[in-house]
Amino acid sequence: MVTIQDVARAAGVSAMTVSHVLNDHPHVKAETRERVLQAINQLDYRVNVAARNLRTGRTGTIGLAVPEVDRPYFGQLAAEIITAAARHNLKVAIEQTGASREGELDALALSRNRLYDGLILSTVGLGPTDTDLLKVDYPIVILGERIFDGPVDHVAMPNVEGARAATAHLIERGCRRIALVDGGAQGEEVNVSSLRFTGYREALDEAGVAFDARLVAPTSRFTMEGGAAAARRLVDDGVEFDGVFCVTDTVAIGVLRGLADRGVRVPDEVKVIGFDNIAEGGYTVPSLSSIDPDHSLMAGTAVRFLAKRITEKGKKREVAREFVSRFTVVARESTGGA
Amino acid sequence: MVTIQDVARAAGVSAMTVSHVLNDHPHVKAETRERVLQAINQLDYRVNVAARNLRTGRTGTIGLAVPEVDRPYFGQLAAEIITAAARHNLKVAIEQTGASREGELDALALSRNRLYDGLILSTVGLGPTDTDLLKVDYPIVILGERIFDGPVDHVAMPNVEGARAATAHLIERGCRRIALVDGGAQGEEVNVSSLRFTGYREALDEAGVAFDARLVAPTSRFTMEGGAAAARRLVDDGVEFDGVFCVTDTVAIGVLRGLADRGVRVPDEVKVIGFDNIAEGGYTVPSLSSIDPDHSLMAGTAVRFLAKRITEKGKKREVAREFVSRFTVVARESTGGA
DNA sequence: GATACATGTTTTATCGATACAACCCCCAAG
DNA sequence: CTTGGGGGTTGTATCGATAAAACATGTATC
Repeated sequence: MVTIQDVARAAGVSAMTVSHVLNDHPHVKAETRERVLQAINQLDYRVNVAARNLRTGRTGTIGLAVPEVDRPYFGQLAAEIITAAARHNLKVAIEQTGASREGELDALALSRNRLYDGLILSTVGLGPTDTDLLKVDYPIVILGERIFDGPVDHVAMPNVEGARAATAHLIERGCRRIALVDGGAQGEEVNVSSLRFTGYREALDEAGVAFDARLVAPTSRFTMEGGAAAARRLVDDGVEFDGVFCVTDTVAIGVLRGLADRGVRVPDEVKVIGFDNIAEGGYTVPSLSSIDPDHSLMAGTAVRFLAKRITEKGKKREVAREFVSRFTVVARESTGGA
Repeated sequence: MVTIQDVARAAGVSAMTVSHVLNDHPHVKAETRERVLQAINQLDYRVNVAARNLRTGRTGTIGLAVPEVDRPYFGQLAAEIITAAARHNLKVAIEQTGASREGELDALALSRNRLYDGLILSTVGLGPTDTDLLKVDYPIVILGERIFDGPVDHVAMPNVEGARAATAHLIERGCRRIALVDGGAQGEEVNVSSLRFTGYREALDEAGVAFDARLVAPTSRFTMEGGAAAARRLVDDGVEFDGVFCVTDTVAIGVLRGLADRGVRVPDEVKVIGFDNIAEGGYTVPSLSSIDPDHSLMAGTAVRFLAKRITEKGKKREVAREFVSRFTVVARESTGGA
């Protein structure tokens, strides 16, 4: 294991000078820098990150806590975040919370271990009642729905507006009996499901279309299987419907499958729209209309917020920043095409 | 920042005793342990991971280098690896190599920075000529195809055998003009594409079906778009075919889409099979037949190999281990169902 | 009573880098 | 000639934990 001392000896300078070269400090003669760099190459020296971390108090790694990376939406989000973090010279370690409140609390506890310089938490289980838990003196950015007026930065999707636009899109295309396949919005909890439900209701009201509770098909989790089961159930129950707004694209892919299982033709008999605009949606048969919340913008913003908090660390506690992404409606075959 | 010293003072013991408690060492009186734990809770003490790392030379984190986490196959693999690593108390940091040789070399270089205790490299760009690069004194496990008789552990897919079984499955279902949509296998390079091409050829030969180069449709990268374009091209070129073996499921989803674009009915006119058995395959319309290489087993094995190397560090260089996963043929609608 | 040994606990040195402040040298300004 | 200041370089202390070994204390064995 070659250390900074070895390099110093080889180059005939002190360890500090080597450190200066490593960190691009000014006040190092060009000739000296050259000599040091040469020694570094010759010895194949690598900084010991642990030692640097100990001294500087930074780790250069941020945590990203998502329910599961194998859900396309989160996979795509993770990819964007890793890319964005690289621009700030940050590595990303991924935690899977399993979409549970406990998992998310674990991720929070973990970060307080100072393993990471900061945490991006894509929350689904935490609610407004948990805001206290976020009052830690530790850089955190919440990614996803808007949790109340929490004490932390957050980057949110335009959940209500997007859902409204999706529903309005179906209405525009002639649908009047629009089913909602959601994640089972319970009571007043504020989460992705309830927010998108709100948007759905608003669009119906605006268009003067009556809300029918029988058209709401909950799925326990945001999975393809849940979507497929919900769609089959809707058909089997004999409820008439000519459109479906799905809480996520993953669910929507399941819904397309469930409708196919029952021989329902999309978009002729029923039109379908999702939310998230995951890449797969462009290749389903029929291709899936969706709401595109601009992942790349969200990921970039979340990382920027976090990076800012990290460098500002120790300074006075600034007011929490909030960013709501923009969105576009992507019309594909499942609602009759563009 | 509360340190181990603070805890020691509060509990009236030495720092070492606190350390012993933290690391579950024996030889600590129950009563003392209790007192220490109480102090830890009271002060809300957290170990400083950087300090521990520096002293022990371990980081508790492994690197996982994959082309892109937003490709379903790699997302699902990453999820399995994170889960498996958790069983060994290891965290996982993800690097994206962009499916390029340079990216993979970067990932290798990075790990030598000692940022991670070891690296799982899901390689696509490195070839047999690069085995020298892997001769580092650093725990590495290659995940994916078999790179020659490299000097490192690897966990491989049953590429040739799986491809042969997939092709044989199509033949069994009556196909005689079987197209291959692959990643553009060039020359003698050993990679996923060339290995699966070999399996395809073997199956044809075994069944006495003539190979026709016009049925091979290369795609530049393993994407849905590539698959869709290849399928459209095959149809447009007027080459007759009644089956398609796709190098990966992601490509296969694109192929299904491309065939739909040209009004070709699956499985009636053309049967399609992929490789990897990603979750989405169960929900496409028609659902996708595939080769299931048992991701979970592969991920578990890769992590176990790596963990072993990590704990064995410093001991004599053992011979490289190799594991080839088993596989099953999953027959779904795209080849006529189960 | 001496020896060996297991259980508990502490002392000391150290992992490898960097913050901080001191230092030297040289030149410009007064 | 003295003072001041910036470029260039270095010595020292330190980040917080743990390895290793020493040090107690008890207690079983002959």
